[in-house]
Formats: sequence, structure tokens, C-alpha cells
Amino acid sequence: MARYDSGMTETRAYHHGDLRRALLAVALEAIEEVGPAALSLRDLARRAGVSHAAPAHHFGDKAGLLTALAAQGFDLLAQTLTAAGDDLLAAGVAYVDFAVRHRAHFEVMFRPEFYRADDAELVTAQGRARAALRAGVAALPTRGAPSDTDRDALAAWSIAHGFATLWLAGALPDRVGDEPREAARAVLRRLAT
Amino acid sequence: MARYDSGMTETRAYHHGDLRRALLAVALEAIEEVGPAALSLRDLARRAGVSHAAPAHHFGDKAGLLTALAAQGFDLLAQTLTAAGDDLLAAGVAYVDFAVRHRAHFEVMFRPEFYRADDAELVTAQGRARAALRAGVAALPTRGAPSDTDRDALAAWSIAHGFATLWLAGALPDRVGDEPREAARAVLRRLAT
DNA sequence: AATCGTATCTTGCCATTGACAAGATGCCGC
DNA sequence: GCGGCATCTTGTCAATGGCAAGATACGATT
Repeated sequence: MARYDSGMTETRAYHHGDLRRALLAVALEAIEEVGPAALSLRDLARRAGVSHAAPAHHFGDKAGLLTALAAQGFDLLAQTLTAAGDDLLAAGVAYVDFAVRHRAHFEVMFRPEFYRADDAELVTAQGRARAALRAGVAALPTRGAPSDTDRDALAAWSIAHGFATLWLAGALPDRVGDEPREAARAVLRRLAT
Repeated sequence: MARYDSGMTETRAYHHGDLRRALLAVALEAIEEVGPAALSLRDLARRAGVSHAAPAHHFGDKAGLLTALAAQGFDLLAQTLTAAGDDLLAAGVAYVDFAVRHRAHFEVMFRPEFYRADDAELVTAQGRARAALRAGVAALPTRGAPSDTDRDALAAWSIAHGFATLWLAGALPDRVGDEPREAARAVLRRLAT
């Protein structure tokens, strides 16, 4: 069968092995090509070389698959932010860079209508990401009442998230260039002074 | 026929009258209920009381309908921003308020994979919105080189857009409350000082 | 090592949808 | 009236999501 000769050392051994992981991998490719809305489970099955009903066994339905992807994404984001360290500007740049480099994950993560927001694994992953976000803001010098920290955190998250979203939507003028980290740094500096 | 007794004075006279407008109206309702991705042309036809192929005549396909909605949305946004005046903070609050009050429009406008980005009417509407955006930022005192105005515009747009997007995604903590204008003002003040 | 239980995957099926083609309906100008 | 045309309907097809039932292979138990 064709499904046995996938060759590469990573995603092979479909039958008993990691079809689940393979499906998540091809799902990322498919989402980068057509977006999360136009994702087709049957297309994923074809890409993975399995029958059209195989994905359902591992994820139940499309929402199940996207839930798994979202959880994976929040974990990855938490990792990325933690690695960026305590500097607010660096964390913001890392946030934008994550959105661009892991576009498929990012586009699923903030579309709760596509997945099951009450999934346990997802919720804990979101918690990790949230904690990593706040860690970056905590390093800011407090400029007033302690409640200002919350406001600052929201402001920082908003500007990074907004820039990333506009970048991905192709809404920004060409003049900002094609280097997201650089462009993000210039904009985020406006707030993180 | 049932399609003639829509009663209200606004969207009546389907056969020769404004099926197009009626379809756009029910599309907004449907999008608020299930999101733009799960929008079904046949469902719109049922809501409007026409046959399943009627929408295709006015919009060609689903992308055509969403293109019309996006153009309508950008025009509405331009209007809203212009009405908000020259104050940057007020413009930002108006932007967020627009996103929440016209959620369906907003959710389509920034998903170019759903519509035809090269549509003429859409492009001009985008131009109007972009101009209105820049007008709000131009009132800011310049704090350096003139190129800073571009940066400031991007920063302001990013923070307002990010806050709006996170609000719509339900990603913000409950503690921000349920009054978008108020919450947005508190966050945007952090930048527009 | 043989067997049983179970996870994994396949085949078959049905309702829904988007898109297209062809036909019906009714308005409007001549 | 009458013809042309925009508008809307009916009919159809391929693709999809999801479900049910069956096949297959692994692993644990004896």
C-alpha cells in the first residue's frame, strides 16, 4: 500500500504509529494553504494516505482536530514567550514572530468558534501561554497603582496581537516591508518605553 | 407566496425590489450566529424566503457576497471614524466600538481569504477607511521625524485592532468587564498620551 | 504459542452544501 | 400588445462531514 512508503524518518508507520501526529502535521500544511475555514478532513486523509474516515477516529470531528491544534499552538506560544525572556519589547517581537512563523497555529488559536473552548488540555495550554504573557509585562516599571499592571499587560498584548493580525491579514501598507520582526520592533517601541 | 408577506417596511418586495439588500441583511444575522466561515448561501436563501439559487444571481458565489459585505463594512467604518472626530483616543474607542457593534462586518473585513480583494468597490471603500484612520492620527503632536507619524499610525491602529480582535475572540479575562468602550478607553489611554 | 479483546483503519451510506445549467416568471420600453 | 431582459426557480452533480458497520492487526493473558 502507498501508505507504508512515506520514506522519511519522521511521520511513517501509519497503521500503528502516529497517524494522529501525521494528521496534525498535514493539517498545518493545509491550513497555511487554504486557511482553517476551508480545511477538509477528507483532504487531510488523502494527504496522509489513509481512508476518509480515519481522521474521525482520532479527533471525533473537525472541531476536535482544531482543538488539538489550538492546544499545541498555545503550548508553542508559551514556550516561545518564555524563551524571549523578561524584556517587554523582546516578548512583543517574539509574539509577532510566532504569529508569522506559525501562522496556521495562530489562525486557529484565536478562533474559538472552530474548536471546543472547554477542552481540558486546551485550557491548561492557554493558562501556560497567559502566564508567559504576564511574565513579560511584570518586568515593566510600575507607573502608578498596581492595577496599572493589568492595563499595561492588556495594552501590550493588544498592540502585539493587533500588529500580528493585521500583518497576517495583509492589511498593512507595503511600506512596512517584509521583515516582521523589524517592523514589529519599530511599532512596539512606541509603547514599550 | 410566503415571500411576499414580509410585512415590515424595510425589506419587502422580493421579486423586483431589493433581494440583494435583503440577502445582505440576513447574511449579517447569520454571521453573528455562526460566524462567516459557517455561512451557508442556502440558509440565506431560506431566511429570505427564496430559492436556493437566488443568491448566486446577485453575488455570483459566496466570495461575491462576502466581498459586498466587506465593502459595506469598510464604508461604515470610514463613516464611524470620521464621525468620531480628530481625537486619537476617541477614534480608537470608536474603532473598538465599531468592531463590537458591527461584529459581522468586522469579522469579514479582515479575512481576505473569504472575499475578492481586487474588487473595485471594495478597494475604494478600503481607501476611505484608511484615510479616516490616518486623519485621526494626524492630529497627534509629532514627536520627532515625520516618519514617526507612520509609526504612530501603525501603533494606534494595532492597539485598537488588537483589543477589538481579542475582545471578539473572547480571549480577554473576565475582569475587563462587559463595556467595550470603557475598557478600550482605559487600554488605549496607555498609548494615546 | 494460540486466542481474545481492543485500538485502529476501511467501506458504505446519507444529508447538506456550492456551483452550474436550463427553464419559468414578470417587468419595462418600444 | 410584444419582445427583450433581469430576476428567480427547478434540477442536477461533485465534494464534504459525520455516522454505522465491518475488517485488520497488535498486545495482553493464559
